[in-house]
Amino acid sequence: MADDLFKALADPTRRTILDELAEKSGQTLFEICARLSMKHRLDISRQGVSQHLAVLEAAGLVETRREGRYKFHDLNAAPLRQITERWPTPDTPGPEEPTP
Amino acid sequence: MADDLFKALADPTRRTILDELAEKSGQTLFEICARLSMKHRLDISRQGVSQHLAVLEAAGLVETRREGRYKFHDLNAAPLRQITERWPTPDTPGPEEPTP
DNA sequence: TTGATAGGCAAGTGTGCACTTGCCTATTGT
DNA sequence: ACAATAGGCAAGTGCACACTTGCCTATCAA
Repeated sequence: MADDLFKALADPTRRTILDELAEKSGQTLFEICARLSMKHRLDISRQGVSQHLAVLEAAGLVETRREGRYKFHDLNAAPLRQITERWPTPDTPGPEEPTP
Repeated sequence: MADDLFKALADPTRRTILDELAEKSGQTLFEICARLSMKHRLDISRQGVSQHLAVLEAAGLVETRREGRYKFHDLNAAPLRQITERWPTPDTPGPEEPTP
């Protein structure tokens, strides 16, 4: 469960994908491929990116919706909260209520 | 840099070590070994644990202090904040001031 | 229908890394 | 001094995983 989350975050390419989805929501696979190649000089095959997206989706960090032949990808950063909840710091609130 | 952080979190045994240090601060290598074995049924060699601690220390998640022949390990969860700062959610504050 | 676009499935390869084993150094107690 | 304890270094092994290649399906435009 949390296993998938940390595994997904372990790869630098996947983290870059999260960055891209944070910047522009609802991108397709090809769009992500293009941006990785252009902006980040990452020459990775389309299938490589597809597999990364599958891992991110398994972790709950990416959600997808199909429309016709397009598949749009959206970032969901919510699962990340369980990290700071598991190991709280003096300043980070542990479980519940960030701003009452 | 952030690379080390995510790599450190990627391993389940390392996350368990963080849990243990969160529960009891200032443990020695042998103490951690014992607790992993007893509480978590993890039979891992002492050297294995030592290598894990090195990775955690490289990530800034564990800080150490030497006293005589003992080396005490302390958890430092602060680096984890850069995760939720990098991909903020509606409820998690992004950069700066958690509770002024 | 044909061709182009968007995506998926499956098998193969190479490398990073978790883990072990064996030996070595340093501090403490008797 | 010696033995016991706490830890470190270095080389070897095996497996998980990132990435590619090749082929297949589905939707859209001409």
